[in-house]
Amino acid sequence: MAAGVSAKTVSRVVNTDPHVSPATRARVQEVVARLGYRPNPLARGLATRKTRSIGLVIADISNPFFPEVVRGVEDEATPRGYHVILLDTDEDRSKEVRSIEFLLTEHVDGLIVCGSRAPRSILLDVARRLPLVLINRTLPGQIAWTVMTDNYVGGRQATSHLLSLGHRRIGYLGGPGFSQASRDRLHGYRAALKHYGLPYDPQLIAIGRPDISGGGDVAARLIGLHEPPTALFSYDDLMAIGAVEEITRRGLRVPEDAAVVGFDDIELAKFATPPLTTISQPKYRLGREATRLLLALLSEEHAPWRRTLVLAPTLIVRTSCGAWLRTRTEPAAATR
Amino acid sequence: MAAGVSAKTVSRVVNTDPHVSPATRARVQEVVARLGYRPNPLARGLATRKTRSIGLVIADISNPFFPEVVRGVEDEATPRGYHVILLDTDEDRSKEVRSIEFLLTEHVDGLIVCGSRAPRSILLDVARRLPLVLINRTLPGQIAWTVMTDNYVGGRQATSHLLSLGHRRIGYLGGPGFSQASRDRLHGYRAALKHYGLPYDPQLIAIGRPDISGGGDVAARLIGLHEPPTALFSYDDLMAIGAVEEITRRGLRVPEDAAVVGFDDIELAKFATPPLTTISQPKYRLGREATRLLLALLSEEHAPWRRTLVLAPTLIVRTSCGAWLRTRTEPAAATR
DNA sequence: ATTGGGCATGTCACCGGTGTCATTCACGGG
DNA sequence: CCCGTGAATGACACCGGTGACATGCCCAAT
Repeated sequence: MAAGVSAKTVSRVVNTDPHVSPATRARVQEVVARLGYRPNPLARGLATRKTRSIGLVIADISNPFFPEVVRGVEDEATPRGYHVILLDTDEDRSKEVRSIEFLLTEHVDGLIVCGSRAPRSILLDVARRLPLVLINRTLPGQIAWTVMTDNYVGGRQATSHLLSLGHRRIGYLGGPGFSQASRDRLHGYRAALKHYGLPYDPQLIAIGRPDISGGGDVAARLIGLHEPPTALFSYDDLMAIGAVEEITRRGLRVPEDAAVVGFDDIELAKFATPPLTTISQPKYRLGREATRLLLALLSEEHAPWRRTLVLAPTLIVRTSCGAWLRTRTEPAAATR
Repeated sequence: MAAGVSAKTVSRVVNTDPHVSPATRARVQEVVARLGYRPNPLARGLATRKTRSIGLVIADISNPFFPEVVRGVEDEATPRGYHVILLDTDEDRSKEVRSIEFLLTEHVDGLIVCGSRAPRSILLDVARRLPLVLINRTLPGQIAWTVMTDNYVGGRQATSHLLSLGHRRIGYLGGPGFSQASRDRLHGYRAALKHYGLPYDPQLIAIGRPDISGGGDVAARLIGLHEPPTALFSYDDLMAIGAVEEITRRGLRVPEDAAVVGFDDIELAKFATPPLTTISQPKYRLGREATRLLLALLSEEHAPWRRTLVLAPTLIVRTSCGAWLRTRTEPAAATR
C-alpha cells in the first residue's frame, strides 16, 4: 500500500494488534492520518461477523418516557464505538416482531427491547441467537437479561398512597394487555388493596392505548360506571393526563372529585394542571444499564451472573391526589 | 445451490431482475421461502456500495420537538426498506460534526440533519459526497436540499401578536447562536418591531440552551434588566416554560405581569400552566417531507428542482399572553 | 555452527453478495 | 438446414477487510 506495507499490516495497526513493530506502526499511522483512511465497516462486518451496532426497539418515541431511555442507550453505546439502530413499534405487537426480524437480518451484535409486547416464544428464539436485554420485561429460562423498574412495587406505592388518603374505590387505567409492566403494576395494585383488606373488583380495571387519548377513553369508561371510582391509578403519565382532561371536561375537579396517580414521571407530569402525582422510573438509567449489560455480554469478558437488574421506583407527590388537602405536607402553592 | 441453480440466479430472483424464466423464479422463490433465506445486507452493501440506510442527526431527542420529526422520518423511510441511524448531538456543534463523519464512514446512502449548528463549510463538503437534506436550515449554492418551517414568518407572528396586545418592550429568548432557525426567528421579531415603528434594542436579546433550565437562565437575565421587558418571545417551548417557571418563582404572574410566547407547539405547551401561546411547527411533516425528498434523490428518478420546501407556521393562541384579557376571544376557563 | 523459538510481516482464501461478460439454447427467417 | 438473435443462466472477479497459516529473520541456547 501507500506506506509500503501490506493490507494485513494496516489492518493490524488499525486494530491495535500487539504484533507490530513500533516503527511500522508509526509509519502506518502517519499514512492513515494523512490519507484520512477509514476502514469500511461493511467489509469488516462481513469478515468478522460483527457489526458493532445494537438494535433498540421501543414502543413509541413520541411518548416522553422513551427518549430518556434512548439517550441512556446512546450515551453508553456511542462512546464505546457502537451505534444504535432505533426502531419504533408504534405499540404494535406485530410491528415489534417485524422490527426484531429486521434487526436480525441487519446483523446487529445485540438487541435491547424496551416496552416489549412480543410473544414470549419469539423473544426466546431471538435470545438464543444473540444477546438480548429487555427493559421492563422478563423472560423465563435464564436466556435473556432484564433491566427493569420494580413495577410491582411501583403499583403498590401508587395504590397505597391513594388508599392512605382515604380512597376506597380505585380504578386502574391499564396499558396494553400484552405489556408485562402493566400487569406487574396491576399486581402491585391488588397487593395494596389486599393489604388494606379491600376486595378486588375487576370492573374497576380497564385497558387502553398508553397515550393521552387512550387515557381519556379508559377514564371515560370507568367514570361512566354505575358506582364510579373516586381515584384512578394510571399505567403511565400520558394516560393519567388524558384522564385528568376527561374528568375536567365533565366539569369535575382533580383532585377534589377524583384523584389521579400516574407512572413514569415524564416532564409533562410536573407541568400539568394539576401537577401530577406519579411513580418515577429511572428512565435514563434503564437505558444506560441495559446497554452497559449488553456491551458486557458482547465483550464476553464475564457474562454477568445476575440475569435481572431491578431499579427502585419513587413516589413523587404533587397535587393530583390532593395529598395536601389532608396531610398538609405539601402546600397548595408548591407547584414544583 | 439448494434449488439447483447458481448464486447469481438467486440474486436475480431476489432483486426481481426480469431476465429469469418464470419457472426458475418460482422454484427459487419456493426454496428461499422454505429456507428462510435473507440476503446479507453487509455483503450486498459491500458489492453495490449502497446500504439502504439513511443517517438522521438531531440536536436533542429529549426535546419533544425532535421525536415528532423522527417519527416522520421513520414512517417514510421504513416502509420503503430504508433504515434510519439516529444520532443525537446534544446541541453540541463538534458532536454534530463527529456524528456526520461517523455516518459517512458508515456509508449511509443519504443524510438528514435537523437543527444543525455545524459550520457551513463542513455541510457543503458533505453535500458534495452524498444527498443531504437539512431541516430548518439552508445552505447556499444549490447543493443541499432544505425542508423548513418559515421561521421568519413565525418570529413575526409571535412578535406581532405581542405587539397587538399592547406590549412595547419585548424580549427575545434566543436559542444557540449557531442555529439558523433562531436567527431567522430573530429576523422576524425585528421585522415586526419595525412594522410597528419600534426601535430594536439588543439589550432585549439573550441566548441560551434551548431547554427548560436554559430558558430560566435567559429569562432571569432579561428580567434583571434595569427596565425589564413586559413580554418574552422564546426560541422554543422548552425555554418558554423555563421562563414561565422563573417568572413565577419571582412572585410574578404570567400573563398579567409578563406575557410569554413559545415556538414549536410541543404537547407540554398545551398542558403547561398557563397553557402556552406558541407558534406551531408541522414537526411530523418536516421529518416526513425531508425523507420523501431524500429518497427521491436516492432513487435518482428525478431530482426535485425546488431546493427548498417551506412549510407554514401557525400561531396558537392560548393563555400565556393574556390575549383573552383584552380581546375576550378566549375565555379564561378554556384550558384546552 | 546449528537449531529452535518468538516476533514481525506477508500470502491467500473467504465473508456473501453483485457487475460484467461469456455461454448455452431455442427459435424464426433466409 | 444453417445461422443470427435474444433470452436464460453461469463463471469469475471483485467489493474491502480479516482469519489462519506460512515465511523470514534475529537471537539465544546448545
